[in-house]
Amino acid sequence: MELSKNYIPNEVEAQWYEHWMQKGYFKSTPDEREPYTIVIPPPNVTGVLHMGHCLNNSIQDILIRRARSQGKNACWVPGTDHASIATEAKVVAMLRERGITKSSLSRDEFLSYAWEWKEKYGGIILQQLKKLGCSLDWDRTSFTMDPDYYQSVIKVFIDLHQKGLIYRGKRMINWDVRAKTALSDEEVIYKEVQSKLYYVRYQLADAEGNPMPISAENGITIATVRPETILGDSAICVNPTDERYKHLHGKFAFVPLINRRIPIIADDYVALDFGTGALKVTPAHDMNDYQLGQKYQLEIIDTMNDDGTLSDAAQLFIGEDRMDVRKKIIPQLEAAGHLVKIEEYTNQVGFSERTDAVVEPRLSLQWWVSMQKIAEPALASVMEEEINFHPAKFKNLYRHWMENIKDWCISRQLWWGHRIPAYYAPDGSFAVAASLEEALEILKTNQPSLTIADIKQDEDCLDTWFSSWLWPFEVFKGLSYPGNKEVSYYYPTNTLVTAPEIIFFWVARMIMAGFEYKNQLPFRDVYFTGIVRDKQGRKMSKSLGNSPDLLGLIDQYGADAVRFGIMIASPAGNDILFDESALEQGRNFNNKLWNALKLIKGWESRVAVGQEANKDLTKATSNFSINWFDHRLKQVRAEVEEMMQQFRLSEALKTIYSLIWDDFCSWYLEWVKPGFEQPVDGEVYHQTVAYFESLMEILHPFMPFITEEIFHLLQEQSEDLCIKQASAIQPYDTSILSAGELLKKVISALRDARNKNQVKPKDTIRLFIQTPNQSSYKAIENILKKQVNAETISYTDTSIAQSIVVAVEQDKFYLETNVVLDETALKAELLKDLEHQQRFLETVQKKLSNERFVQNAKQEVVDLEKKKMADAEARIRTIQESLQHLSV
RNA sequence: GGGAGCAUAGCUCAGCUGGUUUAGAGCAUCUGCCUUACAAGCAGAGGGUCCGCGGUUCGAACCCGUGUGCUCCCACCA
Repeated sequence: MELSKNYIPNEVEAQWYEHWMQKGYFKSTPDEREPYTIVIPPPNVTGVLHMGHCLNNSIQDILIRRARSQGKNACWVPGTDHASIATEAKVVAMLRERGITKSSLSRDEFLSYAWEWKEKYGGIILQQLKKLGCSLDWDRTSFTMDPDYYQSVIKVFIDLHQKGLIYRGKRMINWDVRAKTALSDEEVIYKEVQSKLYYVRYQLADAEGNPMPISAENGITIATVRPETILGDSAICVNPTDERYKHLHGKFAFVPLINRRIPIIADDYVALDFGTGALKVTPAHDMNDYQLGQKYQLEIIDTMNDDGTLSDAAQLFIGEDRMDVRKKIIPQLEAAGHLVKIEEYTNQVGFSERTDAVVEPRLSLQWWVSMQKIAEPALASVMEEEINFHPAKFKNLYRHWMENIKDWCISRQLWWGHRIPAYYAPDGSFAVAASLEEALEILKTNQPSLTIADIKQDEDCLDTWFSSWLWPFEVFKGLSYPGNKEVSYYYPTNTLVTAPEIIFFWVARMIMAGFEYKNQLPFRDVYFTGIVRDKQGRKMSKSLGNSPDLLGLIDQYGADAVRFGIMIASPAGNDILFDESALEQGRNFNNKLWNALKLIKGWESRVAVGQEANKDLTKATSNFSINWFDHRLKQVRAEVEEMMQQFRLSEALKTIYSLIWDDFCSWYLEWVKPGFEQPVDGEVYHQTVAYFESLMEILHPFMPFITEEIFHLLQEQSEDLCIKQASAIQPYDTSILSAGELLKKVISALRDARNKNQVKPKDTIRLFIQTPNQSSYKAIENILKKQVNAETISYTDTSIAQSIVVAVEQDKFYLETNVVLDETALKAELLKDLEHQQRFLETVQKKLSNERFVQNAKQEVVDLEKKKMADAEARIRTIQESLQHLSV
């Protein structure tokens, strides 16, 4: 069979994915094996695959494929999140393009459009994961609004309400004026913004309680960045110790333009040194002002509608957007003599995570979850390391948040999502129940005359995270069918792979839900990925246009190369700077593997047995190489095993990469490779194929497609690599490994000497070795000969004149060539080396002459220093001898 | 304002229990090679004030203190 010049991933990848699917390798059902379970962090149903998903899912696939090869029952559950606010925003935008406004639709009409959208686009991201090679059990695909899942969310709401952990309350919340919904604190992103600080003078009241004519003496000046909220002011507050305002305590001022009379109060909340030291208090539109309002029983004047326009209560600018009013009110204030000055000011402003609208603090009636109690076991499980975070630094962050946890606002004024199961009677009383009928029964106990027609369900939906916190058990229907076989087997899951950004949104809450509803942690390990950034370290975003087209990259480089590129430099918790050159490296690696395959396939027809095989390579040479690589493989297997257990995935991949490229291709294959069209020793051939298979097995979790392809091209296989069970970890012999290392070192040193003396690659040398252990070189003579292009190798007791001298450890090597040596250059080189060695020797001698070192240091350390000294002395002698031989 | 983390080659990062030939890898750079697996390659090489300062120790990239600079999280003064 003719193999192509380069590896071409596209067709190969699609074919293997199809094959694995047909064979059902990714399917999992409970059995007697130990389970290994991962639930995917469900991407938004409207999402498309981006770099973050690529990293996240590559990691999960690596873990799952590895578990599968280790005899575990690997189960990776796919699915999507309904993402209420994000999806609703997309559907609204889609409808707008078709000329339909949300407000013109009924709830049911809107929802049918939304479902239509979901059916059409909802699966895209899952299809894209297949291209990446993700071995998910597709039969288990879940959605947070599946009927059973929906019912479980409602069940949890009712249960928490019955336990007194869910309540309805009027509070100051973050209001998204674009989506017209409440947001939780976590959904608000604070950004630094260049604002203006307006100084506005309010008139004071005279003895009769009427406004005095406006002037500096008859006024009190406040500073604000939101002058439009002036219309909702209920008081002015100063610090009680502030001498400037002591005479005004208990007096009154007037709201500019509308002349509403408001009291001047004193509270030490107000800072003396900010602005003018006088604060306008607007209880309906500021978190802190609300607190003050409560404390002093101030009037709450809500001057804003749900869309951010001013309400009737504002008296002026009714129906105009608050941002427009901010601009328009200034000239009016100025005209009336209220404006004192305007300063440039930098402050933090909250924006909606989903719609990017400026968030307005607003007083409203919402549903809340009381968090303190359910947070306790969740905090303990992480602190006591029942659940392990990787990297562990995120424990601190988690603890801080959990110890200061606030109640969770779970109602959203949206239609797409789980509708709050609260039902209201006309008098405002309500019941929380699974259905209208059940709610009616409850309400009837107090109001017997009520009928179905009288009661109405809450219009609002639940926060998306109120459903996704059930994900780890509800994908196994752990709440809809408690105690079922699946959830008993798969739960708790093993590893969660997610971004630290959602540690509070999701990770913490899943842990809480796990303890509250399963009495058990949801997963044992949490692997936090970093954020994928561009080369310059910027976050990837649509507006910067620095977000690469992932499917395009997979087309161009192949999925294996993309996985390699993203994994090679991404330790847990570190941001990764994405650079296409890493993908090139991945593609080159594919190609390297492909070429090694071509070499070995070329030997297939030239396998020789018996004497014929011994003509070119001696048995000893083959044995040395085979033996060395055998132990090297065992060593790396053990190292990789340990790294994987510690979730050091990047390092594991680097180790495997170097094992394949350097040890296998550059050293081993070069050592055993027969000459052009020469026969290959049978044992060498069979061992090499076996080694290559082992390498594919170790690499497979990282690069599943090419490894499977090569595995099958190497020889006829009875099974697929995808489900092949990994070889056991075995002990390895370090003396063989160090013999290999010495050989490599000698070869490199000799090649370097050739290079430095301008000996052309084609020019042969005659090599003389001066060593006390001739026998150790006998086995590797042929390797050495080939690797340094020596025509002869002989042993000597004395130095060889007119040769290049190289010292490795305590052995000396003399290279005799037909090339005329440049003795001046040679001498300079030797002198430079001599100086270096002497300096090194000094540091070692200094160390060894320090009595306290010899007394205190461990014996091995002292022995090592002694060996360093002996080696350095030997090298210095060699150099000095060589210098004597020179004629310059 | 509170907290956490980071600083090692041009770039990205390892360096785990303080000692492993005067600090390692990949990428990039330079030199020489189209050597019948591979130029998407091969063989080599150069490149470091381990952020500064002070301390502990026989010994510090690693431990302690301090300064500087970056990053992130939380809270937020209108």
